[in-house]
Amino acid sequence: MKVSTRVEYGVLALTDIALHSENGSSVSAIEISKRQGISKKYLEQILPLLKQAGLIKAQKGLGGGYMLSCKATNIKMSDVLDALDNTILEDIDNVPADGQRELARAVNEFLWEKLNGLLRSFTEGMSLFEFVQKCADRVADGWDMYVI
Amino acid sequence: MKVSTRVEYGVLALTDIALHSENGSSVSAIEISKRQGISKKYLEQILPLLKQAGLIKAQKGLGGGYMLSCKATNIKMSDVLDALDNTILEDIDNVPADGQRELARAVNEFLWEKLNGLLRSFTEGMSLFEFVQKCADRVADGWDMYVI
DNA sequence: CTTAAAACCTATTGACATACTAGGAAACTA
DNA sequence: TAGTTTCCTAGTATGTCAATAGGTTTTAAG
Repeated sequence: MKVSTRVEYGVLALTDIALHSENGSSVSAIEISKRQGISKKYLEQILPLLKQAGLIKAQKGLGGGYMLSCKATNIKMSDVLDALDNTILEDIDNVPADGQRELARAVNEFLWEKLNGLLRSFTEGMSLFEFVQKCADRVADGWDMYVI
Repeated sequence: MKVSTRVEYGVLALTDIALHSENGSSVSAIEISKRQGISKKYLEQILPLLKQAGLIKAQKGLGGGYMLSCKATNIKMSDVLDALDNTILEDIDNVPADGQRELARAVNEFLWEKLNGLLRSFTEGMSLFEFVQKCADRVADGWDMYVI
């Protein structure tokens, strides 16, 4: 499955924020940049997407940074992907029901919509909390997520 | 889910071939073009991908065209997608296990590989025959597929 | 009040893929 | 031999990606 670095880095950054914001502290772009090996300038372009979607909030100035704007249990992974790329979980253009192109509509219904549905239901069924928890197990770092 | 027209048209064309090749007859690019409303010239670029993957065979000259090169029950939908775009069912670049970037590897494992796995297992589990059958029900056209 | 740090905003750029169009060559059949 | 079909290659316009760059604004700390 093709995923752009924008989406890839966005998920990674959000996960990093969730993992590293202890008791309400914020995580700066440069911290994420260093930890995850992503260009800070590029990150500064990606993080606003998550902010605009209401998933994180930002604090300017010294000591500022980003933090989750709500509990990780209330964020669905589908929300995250939608925030970063509104086509990734979206059905392809629906073929108009004009009597013509019946086969195209059938293919759409029995293949593309099904595949899309798989992606959407999987990501809707998983919260950021659940996801970060799994990642944290693997990373085995200390973590004190802004939680539950 | 973002799908290129190349993939979209390719699936549509193969389905059209399966539906319209009666008892071993072939289907020409221009027939598909007219029935499905796809540029013939563009189709001529797409169909060779299916041929190269061994899914269809071609016959040049008058009365020629394309036909399935094996039974539709023996073609998996995953084969079709792979033939048209080798990234669509492929995992994203694996993050090297260098001790660094543990989080990136975890995200890969718990999100991208899972999503990819969903797409792959669904399409591997569905034969072209099954798929065309569903479409044919909807289209309700006469059909005599090269079958079973 | 000054300073440094942080987010924010906008522009630009090179690379790449897509989605075709076009023109003809080769093969085959009647 | 003629006409039909696939096949091959090239070109092109468009858009998106993946950054890089330079600066502005906000804010907290000293």
